[in-house]
Amino acid sequence: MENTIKVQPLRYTENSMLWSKLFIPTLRENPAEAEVVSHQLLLRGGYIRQLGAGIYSYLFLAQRSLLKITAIVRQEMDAIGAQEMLLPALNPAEIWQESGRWDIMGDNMFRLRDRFGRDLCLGMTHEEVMTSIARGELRSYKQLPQIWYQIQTKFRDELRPKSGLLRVRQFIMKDSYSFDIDAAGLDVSYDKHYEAYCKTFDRCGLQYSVVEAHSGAMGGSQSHEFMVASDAGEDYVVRCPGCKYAANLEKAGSRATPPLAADPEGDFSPEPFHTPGQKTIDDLSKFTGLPESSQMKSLVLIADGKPVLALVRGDHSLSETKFSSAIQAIEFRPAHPEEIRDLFGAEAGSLGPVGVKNMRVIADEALQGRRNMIAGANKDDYHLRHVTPGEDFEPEYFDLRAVAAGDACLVCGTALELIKCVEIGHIFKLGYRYSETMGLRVLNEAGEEVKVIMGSYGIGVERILSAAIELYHDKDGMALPPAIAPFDVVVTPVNYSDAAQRTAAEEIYEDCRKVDLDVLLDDRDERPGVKFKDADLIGIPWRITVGKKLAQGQVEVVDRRTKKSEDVAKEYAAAFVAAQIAK
RNA sequence: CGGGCCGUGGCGCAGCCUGGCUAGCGCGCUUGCUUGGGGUGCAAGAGGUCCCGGGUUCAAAUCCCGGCGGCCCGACCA
Repeated sequence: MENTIKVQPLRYTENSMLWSKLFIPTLRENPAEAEVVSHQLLLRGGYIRQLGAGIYSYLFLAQRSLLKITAIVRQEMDAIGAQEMLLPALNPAEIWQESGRWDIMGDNMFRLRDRFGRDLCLGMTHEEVMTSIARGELRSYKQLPQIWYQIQTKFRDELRPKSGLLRVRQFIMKDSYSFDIDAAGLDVSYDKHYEAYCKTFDRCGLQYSVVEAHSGAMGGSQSHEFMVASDAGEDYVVRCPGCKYAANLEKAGSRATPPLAADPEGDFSPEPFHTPGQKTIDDLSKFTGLPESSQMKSLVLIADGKPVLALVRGDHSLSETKFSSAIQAIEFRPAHPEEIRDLFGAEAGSLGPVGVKNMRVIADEALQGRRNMIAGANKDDYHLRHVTPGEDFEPEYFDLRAVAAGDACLVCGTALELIKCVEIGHIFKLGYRYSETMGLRVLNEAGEEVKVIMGSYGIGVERILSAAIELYHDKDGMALPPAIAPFDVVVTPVNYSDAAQRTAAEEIYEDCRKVDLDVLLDDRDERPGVKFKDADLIGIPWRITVGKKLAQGQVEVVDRRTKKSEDVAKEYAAAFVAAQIAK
């Protein structure tokens, strides 16, 4: 056994990393289709090529980077006792039908049929498969807890793939699943993941924040997302500059802002008035001279096939997520204009809660205690004044309002910020949803059959790379963190036809390999400018430039991020870089 | 699904409106020389189903119809 192969090597130090022999197709110009920076640089840097909408090939550099990322992920997962598996991406319909998600996933799921006409799908996530394994094998509380994970390709037929690798139809995900005997056990598994994720993202060199996330309509109790601030992102995070509060916009709460004007006092009854052509809140506000906060916004949604009237204050917006958890809906959508006409006998611009009987009426908490407001009259071109919740109609109250920037923090009252983010990880207490629908039970200490409680946890591998580029780039290209850059260091002889420089560069290259650096030798017969530009573009953290100073036995070590250069004796260049990276 | 834009050598584009020489430019690529500290310069080359199909026409990259593909915006905001 002289060749011991480590299961998960972190460094990939191959023998002959000569630029002239490698496939690194850099581009001078930005391909027209790329709009976000990470997409542009991944294409220009020769990391990726597009095959179709939301489908990318990962070339040599991207693959190296992704291997480094997954190596870190593996180490941190292994460190919490998680066991790596690999489940099939091709799934039979049955398990998805059992959990009920065959229908719920809708058009986001890639579906196919085999030669016998059986339904199959490509896995978007693996709760079903994991649960089906667990239920076949786990029998006793003594086998718990278990944490199982995989790093695998997921398929999602996105409505609109976009932004390079940020939203795609096929991507690599680390997904793990925990199985525990009780809620306290789940807490432990959850916290382990929380820690492991922090370590993983720290090691990947990302700046990120952990935010409270929406835990779904399915009874999940807790959820956090790991977010990297970026304009290329699609999620909004609410953050308080005053305290540590941070949450996904979907979930975030804030103190009710006071209405912009006091409600009229008095015991009035609703009274219709003519509002020709006044359809929007803004229209009405101008028409009546009253602020938007004096109105009730009436939204009609069809939830699990039934209409629901949701009311928020005129200047507030409905949070879809809060709505769906409030009414425990599996699926919902805004009502079509014809449905609104059928239900209310009026157009969307003139709807209100008074006299509505045939559906659930829910209202945001900010309407509780208000008096004599304005609402639609359910008659085209008419509205009602003097509408008082609790008297003129009886709603169920929930927190339904989406937080807006500037709202007061629930915790400390400071004005909240809204930040655009890329989601790189998500941890989630699932509860009993899958063990219940799919029958995963074990015997407890008392010999009773109990459901297993589950958690699920995901990391978007390509998103780590994309987010890092979004975070760390300049006009010359990427400036990747060393841990995830495809190489640690590039050795660049300025003039490759100069025999002394050439020899020295080769020596330094060997030195680097000896100290276990992931090194690339730019042995191309190119002008120095070309080599510098390319090295900067593909984002290698360190460059050792072998040039004129070689006459004095010196080479330059350049930091990609700061562009600062330091003269180092030729013999110490490799050690110097290794020391910098170790820092 | 709604709206907008686009499809011409590997990449970025012009040509299309107003149909007509051999389809052009820059970059990249090949060969030779040159240069050698931030995408050197010169010269000679290679490389094209103008997305696909149909139609109009003496003639289509160009006009018309139909497809396919890609990008962006929106899809609760009443």
